[in-house]
Amino acid sequence: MPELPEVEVCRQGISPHLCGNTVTDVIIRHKQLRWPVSDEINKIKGDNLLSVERRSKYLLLRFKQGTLVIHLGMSGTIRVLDGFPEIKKHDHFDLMFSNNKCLRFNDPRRFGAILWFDQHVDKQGLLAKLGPEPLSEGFSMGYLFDKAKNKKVAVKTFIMNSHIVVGVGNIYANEALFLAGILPLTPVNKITKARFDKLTQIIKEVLAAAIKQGGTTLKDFTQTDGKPGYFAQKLNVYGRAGKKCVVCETILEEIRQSNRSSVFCPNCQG
DNA sequence: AGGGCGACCTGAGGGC
DNA sequence: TGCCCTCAGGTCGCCC
Repeated sequence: MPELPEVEVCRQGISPHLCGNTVTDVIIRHKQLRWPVSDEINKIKGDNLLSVERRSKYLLLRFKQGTLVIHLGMSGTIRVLDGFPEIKKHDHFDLMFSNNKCLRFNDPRRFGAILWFDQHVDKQGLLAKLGPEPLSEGFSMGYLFDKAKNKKVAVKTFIMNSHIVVGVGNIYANEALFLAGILPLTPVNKITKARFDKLTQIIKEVLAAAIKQGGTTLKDFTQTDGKPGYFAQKLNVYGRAGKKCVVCETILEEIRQSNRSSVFCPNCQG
């Protein structure tokens, strides 16, 4: 998936093409995403798109009548296209707009979601229990240190928990821990304030840099205009197990935590 | 209550 | 070539 930077780049990419335009058609080709896509979405035909916002990795398309929430799951992409181009495999959903643009959702694995909320989307179900945005002031050393008190969970699992902080996926969790010099298995109650301070700053820097550079391109992410992002070339550890550390040339090691791969430098991280 | 892990789904890549 | 296995950017919900 799209981690937070990719979703934010996507938001910035689609927003200027669509905001202020009216929905002329809603086309649901495959309802079975993570949750069934509701026919209720058809009610936005004729409604005007007010804004495209983001909370965590959820895109929020605001309409007068409510909010369309889109999550890209592991393999989802959305593109803004001119007119109504040929439908390709896994193109599950389209929103047609009055300026002849088509917002098209493609998702091979169908872990993504398209949900309608009449109101109060921020306080309902999915979005209600999320932690702070990593790039907000609410995500600070003090906050993280407080949340870590009396917990022995591994720091990588901790920073990937959306109830603690949203938007830190597997790539950036690995990268941030490398740059902060912390082993991914370290129990959070053993981490000092100074190291949490460093980790907090690094997470903000890594995510902000990735957004600035247009997101990481892996298998399925391309920006909405089709140009690839180019953060991948700057990855220090993710996808580099068995290769040399870019700092000290020690061979990078790989373990699995919560069924996700963690790659680290046993020399630089300790 | 907190933490671990199976589940959801398709496709790519490696080994045999 | 083909089959079978593992792995992939997420995260919910059930289990202990």
